[in-house]
Amino acid sequence: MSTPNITSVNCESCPIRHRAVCARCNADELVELDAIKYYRTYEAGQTVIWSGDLMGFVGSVVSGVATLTQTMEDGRTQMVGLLLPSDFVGRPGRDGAAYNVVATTDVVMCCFRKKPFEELMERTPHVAQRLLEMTLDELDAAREWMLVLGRKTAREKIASLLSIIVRRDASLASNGIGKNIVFDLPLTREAMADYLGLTLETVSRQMSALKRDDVIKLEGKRHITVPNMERLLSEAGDDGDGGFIG
Amino acid sequence: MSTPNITSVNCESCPIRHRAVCARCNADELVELDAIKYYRTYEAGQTVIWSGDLMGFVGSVVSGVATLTQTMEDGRTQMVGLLLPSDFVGRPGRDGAAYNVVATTDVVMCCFRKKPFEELMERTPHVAQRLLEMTLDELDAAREWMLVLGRKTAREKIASLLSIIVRRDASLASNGIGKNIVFDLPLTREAMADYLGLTLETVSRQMSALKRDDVIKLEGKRHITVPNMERLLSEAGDDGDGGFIG
DNA sequence: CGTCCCAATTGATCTGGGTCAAGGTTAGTC
DNA sequence: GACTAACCTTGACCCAGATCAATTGGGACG
Repeated sequence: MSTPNITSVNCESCPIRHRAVCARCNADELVELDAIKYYRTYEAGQTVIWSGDLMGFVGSVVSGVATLTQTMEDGRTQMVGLLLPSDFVGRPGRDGAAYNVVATTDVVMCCFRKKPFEELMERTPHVAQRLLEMTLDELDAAREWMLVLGRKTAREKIASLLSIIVRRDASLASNGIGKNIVFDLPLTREAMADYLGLTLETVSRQMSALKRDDVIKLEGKRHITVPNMERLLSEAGDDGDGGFIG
Repeated sequence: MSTPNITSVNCESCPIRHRAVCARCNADELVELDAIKYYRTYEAGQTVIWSGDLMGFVGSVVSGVATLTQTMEDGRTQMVGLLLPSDFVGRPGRDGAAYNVVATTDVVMCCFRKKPFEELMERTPHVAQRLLEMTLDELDAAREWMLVLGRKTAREKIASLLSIIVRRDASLASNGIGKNIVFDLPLTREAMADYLGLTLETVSRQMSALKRDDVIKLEGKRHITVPNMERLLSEAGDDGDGGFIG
């Protein structure tokens, strides 16, 4: 499909503009979408939106990694979503943000102003359908994650998280079976702990244990090699079908 | 709004037929929906659908309680959804069931054959929009539950579950602040444990502790009185805004 | 080339909830 | 009205992971 009016090559990974729309849109709809589209960048550590704040846009991650977190009054925090490129943020039909959204690396977002986006959605059924598909995928991912949080051991949790990151990292998709998989963790130990319902000390210990047992290789703190993906998956406790996306 | 063609008074709580459709449907659409609608009943304990099986329908719970569960090879199980009346089951656009669906009480479901339902959805945008809204609500609930699973103590988990059941039970909606809230638990201790990522012994101990501390009254094993809802909510760790629906 | 800072590691100890085991309750059923 | 089978409660003990406390490593910057 052709992609007219693209202002950034990175926008290839924007699901609304390209996965949802281009495949089924007519030219008028594309022009209309481009009219309400804009890009924003956030630095690593910057909060994109605070829980409860008014959220005037919806959009998707073009590059970088962001997280959705919930916090209790006493400071306990749980990550409830991991936003990788192509993931959608925001909630058509509701104004307040339900979670904190934080950039954990530098992030580029492709945003649509909410009001006109909602109006477009009313008129173009395939956009609502595409959003429904994406939301159902997210729901599956959240439910998969409930199993991880509720029933897995610390070691299994870490292995699950690493599997998920490998699975989602587009640059790793080309890796054949049996080949080394190499990637950089986009999360600190503390963020990993918040995702998994652990403490950062336990994350660190289990990372060391997986390294000691040759399930992974660690260079520096973030650079990881997985010599045997099957091994990692079996450490995660899900044999075969693997974990979903956060 | 008027409700023509209703074949059962229970179907009042069916969200597709009534919440999604009636409010915005024209007469033709209603007739078409009724043409592909049918009712099924399941006994307590019966499995509605096994994970991985072909699922030829979508639908919603009219009465009773069902659960969505995931199981690991070694038998560890995690409940990932609690289906109360009006909740939707099934996944338009995907054929395999992703979870086990089990009736925990006698259940009446209002079902739509999947293929014609999907075709209807293509033609009538407001049905897809309504499904999107419901799915986003479920996603919020799942994420709320991730906080419970990942960061709350056993006592807080139990209090959270009780809060959610109170919140969802339509018959309790009329209870004013300060009044006793009385209800029957629709779940066994084991099902509660599977929802909360605990063992049934821990559930039992914490129920006893909440009873001892006068947060709840227990008659028999299932009949519960909450003398002070604020107290229960604060035991759940969510002050004010409370938990969502599973 | 030091030194400052923050992320990560590692160790020692503690504890909430798991595990294993022994009753107790209640609702059917004959 | 005793028998059975679920379901639930309670107790004793144990261990995975939390907590508290140093220490290490590595990149940025003067």
